Amino acid sequence: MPELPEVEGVRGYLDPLLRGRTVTAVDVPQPKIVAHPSAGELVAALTGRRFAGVGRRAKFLLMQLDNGGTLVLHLRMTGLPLVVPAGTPVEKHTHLILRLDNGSEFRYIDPRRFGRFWLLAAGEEDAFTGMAKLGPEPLGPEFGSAVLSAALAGRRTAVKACLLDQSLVAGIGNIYGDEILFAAGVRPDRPAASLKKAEVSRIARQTVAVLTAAVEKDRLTIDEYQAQHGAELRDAERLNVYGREGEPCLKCGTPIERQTIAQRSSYFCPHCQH
DNA sequence: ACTGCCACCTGCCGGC
DNA sequence: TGCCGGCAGGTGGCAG
Repeated sequence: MPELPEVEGVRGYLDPLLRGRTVTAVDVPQPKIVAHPSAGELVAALTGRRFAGVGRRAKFLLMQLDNGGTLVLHLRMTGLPLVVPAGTPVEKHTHLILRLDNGSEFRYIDPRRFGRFWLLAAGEEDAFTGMAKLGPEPLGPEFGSAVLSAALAGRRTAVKACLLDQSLVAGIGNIYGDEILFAAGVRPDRPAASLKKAEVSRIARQTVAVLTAAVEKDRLTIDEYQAQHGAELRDAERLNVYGREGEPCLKCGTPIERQTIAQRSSYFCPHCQH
């Protein structure tokens, strides 16, 4: 489900609920979701640890521990972390439970089981997870036109595919890729190397603008997150182009088209995007 | 090295 | 009502 803005929303939800809490017991009904180390080792190493806070790198959640270690979580398509009072009925597809010292429980629900946990010791941060290969944070200080231009240089692939490549820029997914290109007025199927300097510059600027606005709107209170059960983190109403095939473009009225790029659906306006 | 394609899973929706 | 194909916001691995 989530791209950078939604993961940031989850981070904001989890941080106050986990910070300072000690793990009193761990249950992993679906060991497969633990990528490293083994589920058994994770249980042993996590029990008794206290959470120092929750951070984020691209689409990875970083649950920091008091011993310098990190419980890393990637939600992939359908992962949903919740913190609920112990005794709350356990939902279908609950794959990992952390009992906490204040009587609440962290629960990880994931119907498709694509999501993964890694428990990393201090100094082990980038091993195993793939985080070492990530490009810059689009909302970080390094990102800008120059960085994007260098990332796209010499690539014949569609610019949309490049935006989805986490090693070039980290955190953009299929929906925001389309939204960014719509805002920038660039067709998703344009070969990356064919883009003019001004076009790259518009994409860089809109990457920041679109993601920043989305992060703001995805900032939910604990009650909102809990009430919606996390199910509708993103409000489809505010998407300008994604999923709107056949509907009139919000800028010019031309029907939005859909095309498959990099095995994913891409939506764009054939009139506004060049 | 790049690029394209499949696998990993379940649920949901629309068409017949 | 029920079955079936197609689709889903992500990524790792593999083959060419």
